[in-house]
Parts: sequence; structure tokens; C-alpha cells
Amino acid sequence: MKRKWEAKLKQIEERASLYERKPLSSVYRPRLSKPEEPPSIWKLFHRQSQAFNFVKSCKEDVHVFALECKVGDGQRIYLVTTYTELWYYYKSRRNLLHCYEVIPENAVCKLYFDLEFNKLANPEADGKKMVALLIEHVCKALQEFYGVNCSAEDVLNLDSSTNEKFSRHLIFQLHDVAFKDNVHVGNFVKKILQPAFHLLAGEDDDMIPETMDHGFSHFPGTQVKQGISLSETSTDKDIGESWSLNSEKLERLGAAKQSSPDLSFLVVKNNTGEKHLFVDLGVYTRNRNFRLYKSSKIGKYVALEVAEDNRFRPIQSKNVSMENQYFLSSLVSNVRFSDTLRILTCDIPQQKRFEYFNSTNTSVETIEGFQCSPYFEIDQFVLSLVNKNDIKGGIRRWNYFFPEELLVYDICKYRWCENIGRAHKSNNIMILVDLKNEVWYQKCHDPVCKAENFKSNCFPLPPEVCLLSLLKEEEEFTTDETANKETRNPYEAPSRALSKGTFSDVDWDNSIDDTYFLEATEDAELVEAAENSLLGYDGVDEIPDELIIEVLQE
DNA sequence: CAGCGCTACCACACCCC
DNA sequence: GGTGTGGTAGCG
Repeated sequence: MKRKWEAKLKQIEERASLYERKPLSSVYRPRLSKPEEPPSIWKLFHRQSQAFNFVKSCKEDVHVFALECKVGDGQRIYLVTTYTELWYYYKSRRNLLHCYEVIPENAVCKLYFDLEFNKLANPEADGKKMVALLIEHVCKALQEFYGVNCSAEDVLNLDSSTNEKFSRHLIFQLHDVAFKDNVHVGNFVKKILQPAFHLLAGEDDDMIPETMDHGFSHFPGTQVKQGISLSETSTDKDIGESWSLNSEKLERLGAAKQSSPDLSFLVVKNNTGEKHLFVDLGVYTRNRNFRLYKSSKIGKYVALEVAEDNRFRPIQSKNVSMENQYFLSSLVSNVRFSDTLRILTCDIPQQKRFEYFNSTNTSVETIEGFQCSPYFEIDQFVLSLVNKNDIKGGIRRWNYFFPEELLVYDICKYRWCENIGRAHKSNNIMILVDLKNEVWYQKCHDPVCKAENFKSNCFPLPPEVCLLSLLKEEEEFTTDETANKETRNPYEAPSRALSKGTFSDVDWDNSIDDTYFLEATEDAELVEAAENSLLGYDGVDEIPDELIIEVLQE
């Protein structure tokens, strides 16, 4: 009995000693001037989407963080709290050791970089020098592209290197300037590092990553303007000054980029000896997790700390500690509000979209896409045709035949066929819109209907859709040869519609930057290629139905 | 019970020479 | 052999 008691006592003493050595941290009690304290917000979720839903429902300025779980397989849970409360529990570094900021998609954010190379595979590489050269290059680019002034003193430089690996995070602290979101940051980074991609593949251009190849022109003068624009769009916050790119600046951009800078310092080898970039381009994806200042990866013990060669110093403050200042500065999506905040954008057209303008495309006479064609009004009209009697039909895909000015819509979920007077059971129908004759008719994929080459009666297009004919008339005022060619130029239909504001940019396969689009039509090489391939065109009045079916079935 | 968002890579089908 | 596609392992 006594022995049992002694054992218990010893156990309690041990527990007491443990608590003395590692006391429980006190509960967060926010102290603001207001007498009613704001409630503590500290919520954990298994799913990122749930965390973001909670953020939406929350009126406080809360953010999502990812915490790596004990299991070393990269599993994460999501924490929603304020920067202040997180720092309160985080600063002791006794817990929350492996935390990541979730950079929300579509959220305004800072310019940031993840830099790394294997030291063993690159014994000659001078990391600090490479960082300095990179910062210099980026600052020049910010000045040239956006007129933004900055220097190494505006770059928080965090180090997470080991004996094997050189590893840094750079977070730019620009004054009253931020990017629209981290995808735009990525586009900007890829754009300004473009000269380095050629170095990766040696003399051979074939090795350039495909997404790059379409985004960057080989002609510096045109390429710089392309896709980079200074947005006048405001964020949710009220932003005073708008920002526009003037022609003088454009001139300067063209001139400045005539000679590519030497970016050979960015090329490093990985452990298998392949050439890579010092800059990790994989960190600009939606909802990217970016390791927090003073956090380490799970299973590792190296945390991000202010680098020896960091030159950014936060503003001294009585109420906020230096560490807290560094922490707040390191947060990529912690953009300080200001009524003169400028939001920078950088668009790169997606490859799918660019295919239509690719000079290697053999089929310049057609363009195609899914769900929304470049003609918003016609899409709406077609949708109205296939939304009847509680059946919600949709546009599965579309094809546009330039010579015939024919839009062919593949319809889904709505199968009413005029030929059989009822809906087909397993075959889809098509709606064909003839812009030349301003009529529409129906055909279908049913083998029986196809066999008899069924085509419904023609019906006139409603007047609002015929608005497009006004554009056509306008084009016809210029009646020389080139104008005739232009109406058949594949670039014409969408860009003309755009300049008239008759389709919203989201309908042209998500979104596309106006600047880019106009640039594309000016790209002499592409236009020339398109025109050349149109020279053999002999103006067929009606496209054979078989051809339409063949294209649709591909 | 429970991560997320990609990209590189592979297998496979299809086409053309 | 070239090209497109669809699925997925694995990276960040």
C-alpha cells in the first residue's frame, strides 16, 4: 500500500517538474483599446476548402495556415486565425513548428521567390552573389515593366540552407505596390527569367518548356509589352490611384530589352547533373503553401531565419517586436493597405488559346473551343434554343469555319431532333449558326439522320444576334483586297469582337488579357503565316456536311 | 476517415509515311 | 516514328 503511494507521489512529482520546465502557455487575451475584447479565433479544419469557407463567414481579418501533421507523409491540417493570435502562440517556437502560409488564389500578394540549389552538385556556385544578382535583375525589371523603384533593402531575405542545400526565400516589400495574385507573380517571374530558359537547353531551343515557348516571343521588343499590363482594377479595398502604361514607357521597354541580360548565373545542376534554374518556378500555383518564417519542414530541423546578407530592416516600433515585424513582413499575402496601392498584373495566354494563333497550326480556317465561343450573344441565343421544357441543354463545344462564317455548336443534354420529331435517345444534336445568311438550323449525330444528310429548316437569327452583322458591314467599307483577306483572317473574329466589347473576356476560354490579344494581332510573323496559308483559299459557298461531322467527331 | 495543385511521365491509340 | 490523350506517381 505504502509502496503504491510512493510510486504515485513520484509520478506526480515528475509531472510537476515537467510542467515547471515546460509551462503551459497562457491563453491569448487580445488587448485593444476597446473594452469589449474581440473573441479569440482559432479553428482547425481537415480540409482547406472548409477553412476558406470559415474565413468567408468571419468578419475579422483571419487567414488560413497549413500545419504539417506528425505523420511524416506531408499530411496537413488547416488553421484559421489572425496574424496577431498566431504570432502569440507561434513566437515561443515550442509548438507549431511546421507551419505554412496558404497564399490564397485570387488574393493580392507580394512578389516572392523560392531559391535553391544542391551545394555538392554546384561546388563553384556562390549563393549570396547569385541572390544579389537576382535581386538586381528583378529590381531592374520592376522598374522597366511597371516603373516601380526598389532595391535590395526592400527584399526580406530568409535563409533555410543546410550543408547539402542552399535555400532561400525572398519576399519583396514594395511600397504601395502588390501583384493581383500569385499566378500573376509567377507569370512575371517566368517572363523576366525568359532569357535564362535558352541556357538550360544549351544551343537547342527545343528543350524550352512548352508553356514558356508560347508565352514568350523570341522578339524582345514585342515580347516585353505582351501580356504585361498595369491594372486599373481595384481590389475589394478602396484604391485611389489607377495606373496606366503610356506609349513613352512602351518605347522605353522595347529599347531596354533589345539586348538580353546575362542570366547565366541562374543555371545550376541538380544531383543528376541536369541543368536547372536557381529559381523554383513551382511555387506560383493556386493556394500554394509557403513555409513561415522560423518554421522547418517536418522531419527536418532547419527553419527559415533572416539571412546574413539580408538588407531589409523593418520599421522600429514600440508596440511590435522586431521578430514580429520580420514575421509580418515575411507573409506573402500580408499586403499593407494603402489608398495609393497599385496592383500589378502579368498575363500569359494559356496554351490552349494560343494554339489557334500558332503559325504551325495547319488548320487556320477553323477555330474551336468549349462551352463559350467568342460570340457571347450567339452563345446565349443557342442556349435559349436548347433550354426548353425543363431540359437544361448546354454547349459541349464549338467550331468556327472562317470561310463560311459558320458556327457549329455541339449540344449536350438537349437532344430534340426536328427530323424525328422527338429527342434522340443516345445521340447528340448540333446547332449551326450561319452568320453570312443570318440563319440557324439543326443537324445531329444520329447515324440514321446523318445517312439521309438531314438538315432542318433555316430560321432567322434574332436581331440582337445580327448586331454582329454591323461589324461585318463596317469591315466591308474598306473594299480593297487586304480587307477581303482580313475578314477571313482567323485572328479577326475574336479580336474585332473584343474591340467592340461584344464578348466578355471570360467567355474566350476563361480570360485573356486585352493587351495580349491586341498584341497577337500585331505579331507580324503570325499574321504573315496566316495570310500565306489563306492564299490557296478559293471561296467555297457551302462547306460539305461530311466535313463538319468529321471535324466534330475528332 | 480526412491535404492540395500541379507537372512530368508513361502507356496507349491513332495516323501517316 | 510522330502526335495526341488520359491516367497517375510524385514533387513542391
